[in-house]
Amino acid sequence: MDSRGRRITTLGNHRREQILRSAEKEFEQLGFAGARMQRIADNAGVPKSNVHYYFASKEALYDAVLSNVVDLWNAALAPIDPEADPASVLEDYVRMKVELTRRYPAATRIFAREVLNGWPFLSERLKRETREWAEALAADIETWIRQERILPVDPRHLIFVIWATTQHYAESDAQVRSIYRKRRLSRADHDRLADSLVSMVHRICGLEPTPAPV
Amino acid sequence: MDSRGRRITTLGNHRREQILRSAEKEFEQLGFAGARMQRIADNAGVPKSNVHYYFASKEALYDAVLSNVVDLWNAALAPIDPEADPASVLEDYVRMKVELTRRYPAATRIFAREVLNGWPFLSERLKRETREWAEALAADIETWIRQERILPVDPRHLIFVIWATTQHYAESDAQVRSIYRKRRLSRADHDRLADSLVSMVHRICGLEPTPAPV
DNA sequence: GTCTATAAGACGATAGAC
DNA sequence: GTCTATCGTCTTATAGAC
Repeated sequence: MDSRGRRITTLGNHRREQILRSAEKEFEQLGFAGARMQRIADNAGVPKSNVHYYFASKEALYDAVLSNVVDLWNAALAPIDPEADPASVLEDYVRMKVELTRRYPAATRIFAREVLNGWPFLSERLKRETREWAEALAADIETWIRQERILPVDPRHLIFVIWATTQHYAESDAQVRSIYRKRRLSRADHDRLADSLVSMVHRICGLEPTPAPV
Repeated sequence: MDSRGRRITTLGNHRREQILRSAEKEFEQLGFAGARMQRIADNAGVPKSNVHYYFASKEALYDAVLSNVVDLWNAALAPIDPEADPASVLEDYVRMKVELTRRYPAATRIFAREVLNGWPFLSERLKRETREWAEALAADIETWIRQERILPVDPRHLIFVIWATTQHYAESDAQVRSIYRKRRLSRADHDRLADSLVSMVHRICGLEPTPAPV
């Protein structure tokens, strides 16, 4: 970062950003092994050797892409206030996660691929931070249960349900679109997912008044 | 299949099976693009050209592996009886799905990879069957809602929650183990997941009596 | 910084002896 | 059926002119 907080690596560096954007698409669609430096160069509109001028190797290029992805995730993992209302904390988390997968589908899929591969490239730091964040949320959920503010539930499994379902929308894009028979999922589709998921999580925790049958 | 229901392709064909097992591991861990014919041969204990004797090409070998995976999934997608009790139908589905990911983690991960890649190799037939099965279950859920046997819920989102959470256990093996701080997930871990998930699905549908606070 | 040309090696696939 | 040796191609990476 420079003195004004901008990333030095992208400071007015047009070519480098072009290449990074092209690389992100390539890695998202084909993974590290399937990605081709030639295609990344072609789609960025530069000769292949130009890519190597900015990034020493394919691994270095992938690291740069992954680093951007990690930054997004870190920014999103805001600390939780255990004094806050359980219903709002859970709702905020669900909506944040849905919004993240909607706005950054490529990053979500690259992250998913890392996880599926046993995250060989992912830093120990991010692994630790993710785990610590999940443990903090689990501890808060356990406190809420002890205080009888929500129904008893396995905190880790509840977190998995939220995490897995939101991830699923980005990861299994083709499958989801196949079941919906749609070419693209709209903003409204994501809003409905968020509403629906919030409602389901609240019911799991006994936080939603059971609606009277119509 | 022969007259006794065994796969002809594996009828006493030791070498071929050795190679298939080795290939399944390789494709599971590295995907199609990352897999190496040399490693598949080495881990099967045969020279590389022997692999090509049994399977014409890398694609043919991958097709053979994927075909085994597809057989597992098809066998599991049992038709649903809409007259049956919603609680039992949902519980059966959850337990079947958890058991499938527990018993066949490699198949689950290969399938997940296909889905993440937009299933380039997956047959139209399996795509259609999966979609039709999901639509049939969604229709049954809608019927139950109309009959006021369960609370109103988006049927597709409910199916996604079940599907995504169970998949997540197999797909994100490393992540799950990291959060649990375990090297391997035991049978008991999967049983707890199944119990917990059944309970959560039931609460979502209003099928579980809200337990009185202790 | 940008480009052309090419090196160096990995990879899937095959030929042909046994 | 099984194996050794090798082919042709694809891919990453680099050398060196401009």
